[in-house]
Amino acid sequence: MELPSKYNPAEVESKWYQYWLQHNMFHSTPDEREPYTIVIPPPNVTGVLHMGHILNNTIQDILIRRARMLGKNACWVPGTDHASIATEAKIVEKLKNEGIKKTDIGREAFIEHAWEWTHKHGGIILEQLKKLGASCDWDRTCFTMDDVRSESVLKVFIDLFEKGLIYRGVRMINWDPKAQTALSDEEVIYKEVQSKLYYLRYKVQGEDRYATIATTRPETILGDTAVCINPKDESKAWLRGKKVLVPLIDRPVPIIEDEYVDIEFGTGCLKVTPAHDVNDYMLGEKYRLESIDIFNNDGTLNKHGAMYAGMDRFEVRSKIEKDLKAAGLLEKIEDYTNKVGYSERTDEAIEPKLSMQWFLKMSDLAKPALEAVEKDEIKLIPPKYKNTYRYWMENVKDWCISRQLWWGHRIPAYYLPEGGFVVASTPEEALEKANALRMKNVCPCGCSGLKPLKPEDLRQDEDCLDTWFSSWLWPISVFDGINEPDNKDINYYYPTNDLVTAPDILFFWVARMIISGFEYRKEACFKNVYLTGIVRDKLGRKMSKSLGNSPDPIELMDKYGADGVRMGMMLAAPAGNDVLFDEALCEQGRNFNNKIWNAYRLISGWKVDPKLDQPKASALAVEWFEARLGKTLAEMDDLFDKYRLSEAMMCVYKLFWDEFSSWFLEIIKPAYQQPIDSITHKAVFGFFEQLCLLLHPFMPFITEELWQHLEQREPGESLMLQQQRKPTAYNQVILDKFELVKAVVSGIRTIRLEKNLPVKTALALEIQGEHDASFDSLIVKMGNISSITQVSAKASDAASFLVNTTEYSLLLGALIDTEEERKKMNNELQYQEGFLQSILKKLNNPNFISRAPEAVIEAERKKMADAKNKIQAIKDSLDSLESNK
RNA sequence: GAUUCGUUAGCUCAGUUGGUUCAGAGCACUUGCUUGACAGGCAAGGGGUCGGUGGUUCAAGUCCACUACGAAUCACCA
Repeated sequence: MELPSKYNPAEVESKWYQYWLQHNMFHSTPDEREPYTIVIPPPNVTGVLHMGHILNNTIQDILIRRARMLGKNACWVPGTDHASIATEAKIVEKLKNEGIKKTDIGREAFIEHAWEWTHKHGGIILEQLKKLGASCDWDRTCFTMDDVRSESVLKVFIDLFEKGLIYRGVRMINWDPKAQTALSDEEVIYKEVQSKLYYLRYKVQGEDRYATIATTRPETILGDTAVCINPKDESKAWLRGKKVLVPLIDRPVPIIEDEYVDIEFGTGCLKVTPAHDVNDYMLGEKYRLESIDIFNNDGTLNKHGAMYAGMDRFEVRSKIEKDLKAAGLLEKIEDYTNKVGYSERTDEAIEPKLSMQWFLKMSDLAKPALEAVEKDEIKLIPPKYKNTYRYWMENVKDWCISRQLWWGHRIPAYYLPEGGFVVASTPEEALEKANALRMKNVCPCGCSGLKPLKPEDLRQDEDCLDTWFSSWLWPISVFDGINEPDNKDINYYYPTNDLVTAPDILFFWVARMIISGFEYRKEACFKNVYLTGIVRDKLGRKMSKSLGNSPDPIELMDKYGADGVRMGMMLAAPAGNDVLFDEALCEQGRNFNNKIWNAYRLISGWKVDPKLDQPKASALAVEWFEARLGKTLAEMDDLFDKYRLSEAMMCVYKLFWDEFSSWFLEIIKPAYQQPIDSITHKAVFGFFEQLCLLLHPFMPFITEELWQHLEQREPGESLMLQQQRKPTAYNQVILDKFELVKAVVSGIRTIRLEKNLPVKTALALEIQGEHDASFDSLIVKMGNISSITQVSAKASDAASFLVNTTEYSLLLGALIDTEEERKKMNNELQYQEGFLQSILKKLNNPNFISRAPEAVIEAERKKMADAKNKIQAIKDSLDSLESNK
């Protein structure tokens, strides 16, 4: 059957993915083999595939497929995460378009909408991963809000609460007025913005003097409860003990003194708004100042905003500027650059706000997690992230885990009518605990008249938990290790081996997973964390919707094949560096597929003649390629150990293209329409199979297709289940000798090109100097050489080149251009003499002779001798040119 | 502002404990190639003072100091 000259991936890829699925080949169950486990970084359940996912999942698939081929029981657990804020925002938006307000329909109906949305859009991204070839164990697909995971989250919450690690309290938190929820510190991104510094005049109470303060947020003056100066600032001494009036509303506030105030900055006079600034909050605590919250949850001003009540905070800023100016209380405005926090999810400016939230105490939990990374029990790749990790862990702050959202795990805290609360996994249990709690402090005889509570008397906390509070359990919860801590799966698959993720969630997710791993399994949750770069375009810009510089991965796969895209991605992806993605790389991937395809077309067309003897050249080539394969095997093993996947791929890329196709196949290729001997034929098919094995983790589809072509396979057989050869010793001597052959053939080709000699014209080769004739059959075939003769003097009509110290000459007869030859040789002579001089300089240096190690000196002496030999050889050649003039 | 990392060919990157002809790879580029695997190809080439300055050393892309530029993380003064 004739194969097309161009490889068409579309049909092949879906065929084999179906085949793998049908035979359940991705599925893993515990057995006696060594496990190899990866848990997927769960993408947003309603998300779609982007280039970052391609990078991340290609790497995971390479690792998992390789592990499988190394005989391990490989298990890659897929799943998605509920992405509380992002998903809730989408649903709110959708409902808004239908004219429905979240608050009108209530919690239950809203959650129903959310589930509906999740079922409709959820899992699209997992289907897209299948197109990429991801060999996940789909039977194990998890969702952070499915029953097992939800139960795990609640269990952990209750456990940590009972250990006293979770507490509830009023703190200054990051408020997102758009999503209307609290955020953790990690979810705030500080951006530099051009803003203004307003100089405002506060009248001193009872005097006709003013204190001038500088602020970037004039709208917050309505929440001022003090003005602070530095006690060392003599120029402000006159303000001590006085009161000033907040502009426009003339509310008197005290002057306080604290060294926190920078005398040099602004006016050296700071307005204090404890409810809306983290630093002011600390001052407020210290001096027991009143705290006036002037904002509603949506960022508009409340009744404390006086005449601005109901207006948005940014509107108020421009309005109040005008009003202050009109009142003569605005001294000046300066341009000013400062950093403002924005919500990672909604990009809304964060409002620091005092609020009652749930927190997890981190400092003790962080200790084993820090130690594990410090001691390389968990390795970060590349290791530069260790520093970053250490710094965060050593300065870790308590984690605000409550979110004012509905889509997520509802906090299992239940409030009693008379105050206080209990934490319990079900309302029934909560009722029991609540009753026990209120009875504890009263006389057991019932004389207090307290009646037991009814279920409706308890009110469950309205808030839900941060999404990361469920994903931090992921490596445990996907194996149900929280609910069933001693089950077969968790005991077998945990700890997992490698985690592949982006460095921007090192703290959000990776660090917290490590923490929960130690808390709940007393063991690291993975051994290695491979941190990928961020995918950027070829100009180094982040891929974004607004720039429109992100290609659609699905279209890319349609265009270049999944194998081509996988390879394109890996070509650009050394570990730890940002990935500058260029579609041209996918083209390179596709071209490589085509190369593989055509190599197969070539060998598959050969007819075998069992009576034919194996040519000498073929026998040598087989012996050489066997060694060459062994070398690559060892190299790839080493590169995989170091997680240098791009280099490992390049290694096998060059093996296939340069060594196998350009050298091996060209040597053994029979003349047109001639048959091949059976020994060589068998060897080339064996090699091709080995190459498929090595290439498979990178390009699973084309390799499976060709492997199935190599011979008749049984149903259910697959390349992906074959075992990779273990690296063994290989013949280095033949590799070195073959490199010399290549150099000779290359030299012949260069002369042919220079002299315009067609490849078809056979040439006679003469050799002066050391030469191993056992490889001559290769030189004859690859250089189209008619005869090889060892001579003592170079012929006058020959063009020559040097390989090491041996001179190879092609007899050209009348075609020789003596003048040109002489010029070439003189250039070479000059170079060699210069080189010799540099070596002599070293050897004549007494310091070098006395201080350098013997081996180094010996090497220099060898170089000197070689250079001298070469110089002599060139001089001899020049002489022979002269004598034949 | 602090800390960390980086700067090597036109581009993206390797380069281990300082020492072999060590200055490398892929892509891009140049030249030649029409029958027989593949032009999505074959063959052969050109291309870098290793960011800069100084130091240590017999010897520096590699170690040290300073400096310029870039990136990341953290912290921020209103």
